Amino acid sequence: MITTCQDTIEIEMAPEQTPSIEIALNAVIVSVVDSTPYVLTLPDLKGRPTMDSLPSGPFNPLRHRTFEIGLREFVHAQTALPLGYVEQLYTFGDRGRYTKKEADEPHVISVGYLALTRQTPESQQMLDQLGAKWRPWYSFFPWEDWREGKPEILQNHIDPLLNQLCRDTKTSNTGVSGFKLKDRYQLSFGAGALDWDEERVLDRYELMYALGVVPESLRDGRTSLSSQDHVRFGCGLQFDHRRILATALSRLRAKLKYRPVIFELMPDEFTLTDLQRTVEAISGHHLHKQNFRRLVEVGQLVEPTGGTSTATGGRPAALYRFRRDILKERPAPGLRVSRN
Amino acid sequence: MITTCQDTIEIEMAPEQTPSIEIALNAVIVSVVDSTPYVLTLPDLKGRPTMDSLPSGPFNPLRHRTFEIGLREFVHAQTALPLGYVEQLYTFGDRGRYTKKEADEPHVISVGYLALTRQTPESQQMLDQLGAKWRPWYSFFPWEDWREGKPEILQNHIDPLLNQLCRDTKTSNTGVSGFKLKDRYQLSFGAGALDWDEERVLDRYELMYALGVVPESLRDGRTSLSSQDHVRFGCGLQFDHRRILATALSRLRAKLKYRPVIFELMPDEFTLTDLQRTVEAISGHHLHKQNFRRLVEVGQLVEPTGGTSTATGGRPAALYRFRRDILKERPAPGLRVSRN
DNA sequence: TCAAAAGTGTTATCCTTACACCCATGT
DNA sequence: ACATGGGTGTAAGGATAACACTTTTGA
Repeated sequence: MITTCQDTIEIEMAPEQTPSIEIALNAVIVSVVDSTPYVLTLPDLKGRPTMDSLPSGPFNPLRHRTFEIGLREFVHAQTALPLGYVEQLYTFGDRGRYTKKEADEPHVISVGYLALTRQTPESQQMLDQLGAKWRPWYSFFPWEDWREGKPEILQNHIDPLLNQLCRDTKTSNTGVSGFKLKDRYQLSFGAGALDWDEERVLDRYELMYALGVVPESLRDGRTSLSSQDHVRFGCGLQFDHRRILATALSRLRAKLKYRPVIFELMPDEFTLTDLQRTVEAISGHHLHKQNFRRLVEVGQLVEPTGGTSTATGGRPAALYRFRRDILKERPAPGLRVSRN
Repeated sequence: MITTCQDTIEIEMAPEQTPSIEIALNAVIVSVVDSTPYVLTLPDLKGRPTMDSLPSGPFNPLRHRTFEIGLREFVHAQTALPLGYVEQLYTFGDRGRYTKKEADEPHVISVGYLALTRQTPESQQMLDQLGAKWRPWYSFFPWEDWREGKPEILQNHIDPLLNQLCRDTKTSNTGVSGFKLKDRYQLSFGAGALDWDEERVLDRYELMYALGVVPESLRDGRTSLSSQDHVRFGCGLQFDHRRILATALSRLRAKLKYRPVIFELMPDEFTLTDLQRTVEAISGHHLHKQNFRRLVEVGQLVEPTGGTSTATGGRPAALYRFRRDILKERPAPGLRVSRN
């Protein structure tokens, strides 16, 4: 039995020509204010509107033992935001996708992170100084917000365009492993007999990217498959940052349902309606009030503070706080709840 | 409004002293034969028993556009295995953990991938030549296989040891964010009033690593918190490969329940009992036969081939095949099913 | 005829969904 | 008094979990 396998690997690692590699840690920093989810962005230096970026920092293994430590440090240094929950999303090896590079330019690997936080007056000052902005998450994905019913942009622009591309023989075979464009479209956008699945944010974005109808497609040098080149959906971002943003929304929408992460986005005290509005803001659709409340109750996720809030004009609402101990008592449930 | 932020970042990326960085793609290649899950390992060059490794290859962005393409190519070149389903697991920035390095040694980032496949006679030849071996997954995590009831190693060795460490004041505060050792132990191992959660494979491994009771802890220079230094649970692997293996098992156990990935591990034709045994092999516990069958049926995951199999000695079993079209028809369910 | 494994029918229970209604406050 | 939002009880339907039983083969 010959065991040359490892040799081969080890030898290949050194001498083969490789570009230098850098790790970029990218943070999708999320907060929710008044039922609107926001993500933190930094301005493009040249002021190009679709070239803003996510907070991003290089990973230096000499300074930080792990990615997460490095991420927390540069976010803290840049924004002074109190990061609570942090989770790795995905690592993209093709950050610039098909963008051509200079020969000596390092290759950048994107490690995406999701971080949940709250906006505070103190951090706001710092952010203003930097030009950092909280931008509505749905400004990047206007088709993802179904709280007021099916979004207009889907109904009037995306659906007709994609339907046309499905019929078009030139594009209808755009797919992977036996899936035609029509299959991908129906699965990710819930067309045909299927329902809209709010978790397929990334699938939808990737399909639109592949079809050349988002700004990034052109920038990366893809030929647009659409005859309507002017159709560009949602605000673009630098590099692959909108792809990371889509990954984050997919993941957060899924996670909500089985882990109590929503409380990372809530203030210390909140009403049950606040809580519901925040879940709705992330998941992108309305929830059933009574069922939502019962789920929170049986899950023992919250406890009353005793106080009440009269902010909304009607009957005062009881205030609650998150029962942190639930995490020690049992595998804490999330808030999977019926739509309305 | 001053917008120096991006400058700061961009400037930092170049001049600060950084070690050169390499990307290692690591594949957890899984197959199941006769109700035993196997993972493919490569032998240590020096024959040290706990220093075998996962198939691993460097990522060279000049040769491969994406991680997955690179991974598929080196796995194909090394093993000739027909990889079907492939999924990124996690990226670890601290591959060697606390291992000390030479100053000029490159820093290696581990990108873990899960790949599901089948053993074939052709690929077996190639694997034998390389010295690659299919090793039972549970030889690395003997406490994870509950098919024959609570594993002996848990009952007689791990539980007593961890209970003792929980009582010990020196170690009982080992934890993160307000979690004492006892909390972590109870949550991950299902001690106390909690149930065993088969998905918490990584939590369990990480806890044991932190407590210094797996071989990797010592190798990485951690001081063992256990007074019984001789206690070493499960076979070790090179670098952080067992951590990647634990991540893979966690992920696969979770994924089984909501996506029909189990069929990637099945031959083209199989009996329903085969299918159930395979799910049990991965999830690590017995399933309820009738409920399993009904779930498969209502999910329309399989269709009869018409043939039967008489391999087992009793009544011949009907053969089925996976209905691939289910993937196009609706969000295909997995096999979440009641334990038995 | 019996062992071994395949395959089916049925019920009790819990969870999900949905409906409708009452309560406390400000104006 | 009435508008506004907060808060609750309960019944129908469906999914799940568990029960026991019949069928078909080989030895």
